[in-house]
Amino acid sequence: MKDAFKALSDPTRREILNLLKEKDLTAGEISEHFNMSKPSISQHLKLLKQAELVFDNKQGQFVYYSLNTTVFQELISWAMHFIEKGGQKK
Amino acid sequence: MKDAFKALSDPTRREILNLLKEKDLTAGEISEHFNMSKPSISQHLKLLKQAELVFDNKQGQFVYYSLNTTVFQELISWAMHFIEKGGQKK
DNA sequence: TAGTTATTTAAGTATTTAACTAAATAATAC
DNA sequence: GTATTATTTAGTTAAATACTTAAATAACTA
Repeated sequence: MKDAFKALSDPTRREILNLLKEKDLTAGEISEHFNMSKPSISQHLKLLKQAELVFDNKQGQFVYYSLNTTVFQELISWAMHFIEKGGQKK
Repeated sequence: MKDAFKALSDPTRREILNLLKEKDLTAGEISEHFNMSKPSISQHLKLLKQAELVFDNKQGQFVYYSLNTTVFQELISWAMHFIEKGGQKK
């Protein structure tokens, strides 16, 4: 989760997640959506992978990226604790 | 939401939110939980407030901080889109 | 009034982050 | 084999971040 919060703090990485919500994409396809060099996108993808927000899957010379939803579920549980509990007010 | 993601990326700020989950606290009480100067905590509180993750409420010479749950709810909705939808796989 | 306490603001510094270009790796095609 | 394409790694730099101490602000107390 620690890495996920860091990963989610960058707007480019959040936009990559939005793209992957629609369908799986290669690193190259992802980079086409941004005015940014491929190495920069590759670095963002690396961080998203480290945070377990995406999977990567090499198919020949292409690397397909897809969403890994488990951390999103953890994030929901985490946020729920702040609204549901609402311990006794003093 | 943009500011919230940034605010949540720091472990100290997440720990502050955990403290406030239990009960409302003054800036001074919050700073006692950390090996960090009061100005540093004050700065973190400022960012949490800008991100609308906390409210502040001056009572005499003390400033009480409390959770603002609205952004947590937005965060849950945001995360839900990544798991629930799961558009058609190609 | 002056003195104390609670908190924030200002200014400076060290670390981290996000970008770039150039080079390396790996798979495909000829 | 060489050439081409897809992607990552390495090295560099500029900007953002997180901390510090010192000073400012504001409220309370004697």
